[in-house]
Amino acid sequence: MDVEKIIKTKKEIPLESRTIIHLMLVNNKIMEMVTTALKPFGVSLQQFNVLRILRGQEGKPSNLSTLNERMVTKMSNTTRLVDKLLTKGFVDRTTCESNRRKIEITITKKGSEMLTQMDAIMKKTESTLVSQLSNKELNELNFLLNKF
Amino acid sequence: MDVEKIIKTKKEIPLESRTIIHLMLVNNKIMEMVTTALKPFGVSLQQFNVLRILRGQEGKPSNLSTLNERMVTKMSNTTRLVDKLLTKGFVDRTTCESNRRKIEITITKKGSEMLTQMDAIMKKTESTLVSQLSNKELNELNFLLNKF
DNA sequence: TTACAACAATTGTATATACAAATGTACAGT
DNA sequence: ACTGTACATTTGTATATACAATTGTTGTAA
Repeated sequence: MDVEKIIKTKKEIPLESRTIIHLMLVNNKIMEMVTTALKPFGVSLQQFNVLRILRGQEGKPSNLSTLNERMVTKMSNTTRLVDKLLTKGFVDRTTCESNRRKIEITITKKGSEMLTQMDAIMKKTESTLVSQLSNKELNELNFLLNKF
Repeated sequence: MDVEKIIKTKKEIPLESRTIIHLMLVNNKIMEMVTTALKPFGVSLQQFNVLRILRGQEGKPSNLSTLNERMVTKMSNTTRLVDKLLTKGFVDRTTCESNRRKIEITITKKGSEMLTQMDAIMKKTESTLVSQLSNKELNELNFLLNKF
């Protein structure tokens, strides 16, 4: 990924700017590949993330606020995101008995099964994306990203 | 930026997945800061990018396809993106004389002036984002990002 | 008990983006 | 001139996201 070539400039870009642009370009590539990988399942990356969080709960239901905390999205989107998963039959939604303000979300059997399939493809996609980097380099990269 | 803490998992995440997630989180942070920085000007990051490309042309007009090549966006969005800049008075749009299929876009004086102000703020934002990294580390990071 | 603040989720609205289809223009071959 | 094809941009539509305002629920202090 040659930044200067991609954005087609002859000018030398300052190192700091170059780094930010570079990160955005890499992220674009990631998004593109991940989105493509998930397309056959009809779920977005965010929806996929919700399903993974729910699975991590091991049966214990999550309310929307909890889901939201672990996601990038804004609260209002989380509601609609869960709507989508609901119509697909991947999650259940019930109001909490002890606190009727809360909504409890759980992953369904169908959701889990689909998630297993998605996992395999996502794993493959991730591997493809980082295939040019050694383990040592991946660790270095994570080390550097920690500084953000 | 501690990935495990942010996504609140105790489980060890495989290195490859962790790297992808890490990159997405860093990108989120970048987006958030950049969006905030541009908000006072009423332009989106994409609109800002278009303005920068146009300035790079030094008076020579760009058509939509050219703009599009240098951007991440899809063609259909580029049209609407330029619409927005047009209503703000930051760009001019005329049909090309020699090839009436083409649309020529140029940055206006007002657009240039605003862009100068945006540049300063963006520069500051970028510096803040990478403030924890030395020049050597920035170079290392760019080197690793090249492998995507 | 009433009033009020805090909480949890939802809805409305504007904007952004992806993808496909449609419009208008140029040009090459017949 | 006529036809078809490629080109350049635009429009339609569905979905995604941000932000603000709203609804409904709970706990608490007067």
